[in-house]
Amino acid sequence: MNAFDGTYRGVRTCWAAPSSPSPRSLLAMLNQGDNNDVVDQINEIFPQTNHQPEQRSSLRERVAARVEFNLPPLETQNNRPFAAFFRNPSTTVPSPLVLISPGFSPSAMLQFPNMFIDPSHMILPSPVANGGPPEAVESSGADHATMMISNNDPMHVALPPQQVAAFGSGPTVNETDLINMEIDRKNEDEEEYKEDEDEEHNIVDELDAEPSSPKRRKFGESTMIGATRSCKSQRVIIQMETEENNPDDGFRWRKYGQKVVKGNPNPRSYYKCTYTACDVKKHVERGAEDVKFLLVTYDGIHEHDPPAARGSSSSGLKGQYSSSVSQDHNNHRTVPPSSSSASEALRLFPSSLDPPVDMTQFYMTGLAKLPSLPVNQNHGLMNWNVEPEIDRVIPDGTEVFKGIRDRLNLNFGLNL
DNA sequence: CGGTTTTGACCTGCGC
DNA sequence: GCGCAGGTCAAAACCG
Repeated sequence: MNAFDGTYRGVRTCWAAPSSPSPRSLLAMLNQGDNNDVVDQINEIFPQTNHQPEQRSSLRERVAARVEFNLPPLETQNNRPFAAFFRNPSTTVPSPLVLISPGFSPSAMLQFPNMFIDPSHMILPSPVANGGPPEAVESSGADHATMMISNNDPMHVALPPQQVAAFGSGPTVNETDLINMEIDRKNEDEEEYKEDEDEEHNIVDELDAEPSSPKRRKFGESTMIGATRSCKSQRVIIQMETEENNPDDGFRWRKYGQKVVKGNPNPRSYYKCTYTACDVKKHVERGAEDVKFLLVTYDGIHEHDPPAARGSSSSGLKGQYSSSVSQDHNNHRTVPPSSSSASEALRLFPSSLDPPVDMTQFYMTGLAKLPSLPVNQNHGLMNWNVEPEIDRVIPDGTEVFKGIRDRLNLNFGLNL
């Protein structure tokens, strides 16, 4: 089982909806500002299976409104084991956590995590009426990767025991509730969070604080050499339920260390990307209490395409990667690397426009998954052997996602 | 044989 | 300054 590819599978399957309006027509509506119609259409294509009780507008809903995509409802049961990762009071998460809807492609976001990490483009930090901590969008589904993105910004976020309880072992959080996280705001007691844009601006402002600020010094300035601590400028944390110890994410990794860390009897494994000159690292550990859950933390951004499928003779990447694929000797891969998001994107959009540049440079690998946002049926196992013929499903995806990209740029300032 | 994994040692940052 | 903890190195073992 591969959580990443399972999500991706769902995307493709849903775009194959037989009676769906064409992506082009949806894009046309977007361009005409016919957002409600688009949302209606999308809701029609991707009916929500989990009826949600009405409650105050959540961040998910607000984001959905902005993107004009109906984000899938969020389930939280599977977040419970997350407490195992944080139950140690000394364990801190160095920035606001963002749990991304399963419709987003983890592999794509790992390749371009700055889509959501760049503080100036931060989608998520959003206010709580009582001036509490920012929101986090929580998301998970059975056999899904749940994703947190951290930019190691200076707002040091810790999960104190009571918050851990709320986060993990307490009553199931309502899907549209917030996961409260305590921000270390020692020196900013009087700061009030405003709603929506104001709030986002505040956060950006904080991030622009002078580098000497203690908040900023906390992370990212370490420059260890030798046994160095990596520059944690871009960090993506993914929780997934999987039996694999090193699930395929489209990239190739070499294990270079293993360590038992405090608070978790399960060892943490350290991996480096095997791509030449790529300095992206990740470490993987299982939950302290529930070993079913795997916590994968990525440091850095892949500034290259994922490797081509093994045995592929058309890859321009040949020679860039070492010849073998990182593999777990105890947990064999179940999904071929052809699931890599970039290669998939290139396959997905054989547009007649013939983009003159590698579409991955347009972050298409990430946006390629955006249409899956409304999807809530991509839970569980997806069978690689029932892959739909995507080339016929999305005849003109390039324009669609260009439109989406423009929309994201317009609404969020995402410069993709 | 080449690449990966294993594993103990080492290095550095941080808290006390 | 010391000890702890996290992260990395590097040689040996392992694997296909």
